[in-house]
Amino acid sequence: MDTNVRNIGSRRATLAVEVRSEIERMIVDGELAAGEKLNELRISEILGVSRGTVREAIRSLVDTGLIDLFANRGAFVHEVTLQEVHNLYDVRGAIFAMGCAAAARRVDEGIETTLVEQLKDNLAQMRRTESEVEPALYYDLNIAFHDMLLEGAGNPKAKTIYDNLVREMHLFRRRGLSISSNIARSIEEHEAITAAVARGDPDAAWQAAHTHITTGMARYLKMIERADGPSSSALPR
Amino acid sequence: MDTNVRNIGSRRATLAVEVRSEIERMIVDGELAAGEKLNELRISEILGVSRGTVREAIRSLVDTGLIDLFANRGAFVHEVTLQEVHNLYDVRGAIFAMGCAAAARRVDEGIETTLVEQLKDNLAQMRRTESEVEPALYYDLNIAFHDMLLEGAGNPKAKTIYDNLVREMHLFRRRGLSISSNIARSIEEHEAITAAVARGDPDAAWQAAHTHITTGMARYLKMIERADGPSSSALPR
DNA sequence: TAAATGTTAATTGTTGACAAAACATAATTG
DNA sequence: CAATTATGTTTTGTCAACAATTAACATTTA
Repeated sequence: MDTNVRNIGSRRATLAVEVRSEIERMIVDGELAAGEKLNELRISEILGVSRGTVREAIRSLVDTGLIDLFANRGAFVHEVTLQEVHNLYDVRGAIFAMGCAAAARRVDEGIETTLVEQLKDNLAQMRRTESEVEPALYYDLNIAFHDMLLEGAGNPKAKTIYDNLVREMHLFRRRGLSISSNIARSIEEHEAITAAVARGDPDAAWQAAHTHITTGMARYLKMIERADGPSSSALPR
Repeated sequence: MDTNVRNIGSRRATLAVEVRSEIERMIVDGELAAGEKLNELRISEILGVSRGTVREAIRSLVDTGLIDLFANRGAFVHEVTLQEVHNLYDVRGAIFAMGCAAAARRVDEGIETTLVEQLKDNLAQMRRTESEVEPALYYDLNIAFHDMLLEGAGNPKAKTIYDNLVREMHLFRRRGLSISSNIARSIEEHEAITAAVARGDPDAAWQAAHTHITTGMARYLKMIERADGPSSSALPR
């Protein structure tokens, strides 16, 4: 059996690392659904590597929150509950607000010299997006905006944790998600954050960032509710 | 060669999980120093398991921040720089403050009914500790205090991240650490946090918690500086 | 029928062996 | 003598095979 075997890895780094990336991608892209079991043998056949290598990759993914592991029973794509969405938003908000405050401080101290320019550029593009109908572009710009700020915080650890949180949140069902309802409002909030960072005001940046995540959560939850309809108010599944 | 072979694991869970715990312990206890290489074969011989199992355990530890992995070169105990201590404190402060605010909210909403009692009990014990000379006990009480609050936040993800951060911070050299200089001041701050949580005031709890971590960092850095002497003011290594 | 038990198949856990890369060291060359 | 190239050793990467456990199913029993 050789068909349908994607032989990834043309001799770069280690196989296990590439397998990890591939599994990661499968999960984020939804090829592996939440709750689904990761069959080691099956994955090893699909990717054309040994089972041990797949095991290694799976183990290395556990702590990212994407996978749940049960002894002797196997690995499963983590299913995110509504309660967890709340919790993830809380942590995400805390880190993002801290990061924006740090970025503002660094701008004030003259360490970050290009950040504000980048943010404003991103904002300009976003405003243009608003008039057009290009949700995918807005989505990318939105991610880039948050990335810049976390990067500007000069705190790689914070960025790593933040990225993991966002990815884990994406596991919550598979809706339109993040193609957030109120783009205009979201842009306003980005402007507030940018302004605070630009004038090197950590407290204001913290406040604006925190508000952004909090209202973002509210918008998202409302969207979920609307999608579920007023009838099924219970938890999924 | 059979001597000095600790055969852990009298058939509980899986071997790799126990090996992981053991490696974790070795690192936290300082048996494996920061920067030291983790030799797979050596560890497998010490613990009496196969190399593959050790590999699995090591891979599962990478994302905790305790271990750095380099392709074809091996795994090393992560060396924490002074800059990283700053960053870790920032993230830790953000999460702890958020957690305390959440705990206060839950107390206010009547979800957490035993937390305040526990905190006050901890405080009482701590005050007694102050007069005696028992740094180890204070250390444990201090950890327990923080644990209670994170637990009371009802956010397991936040607690996991927090715990990892604290552990990673412990990798910074190996000094007296956390047997913090000013115990009296620390207790005052704990009292402020407890009071805010007790009256269900999230904002005040956030502020008190944030202050506690911030001043804690300042105290710690001052201690480091003093230990290094005024001569070597540069970054370590 | 439903619960409990026994049997078989599928999957995970663990190991030892071999291949490939990195490392240490000696020999070589300019 | 310094730099570089060979060479052997150590260590990591990958694999395939075997053992242990779980899951699925058939059978028995109440």
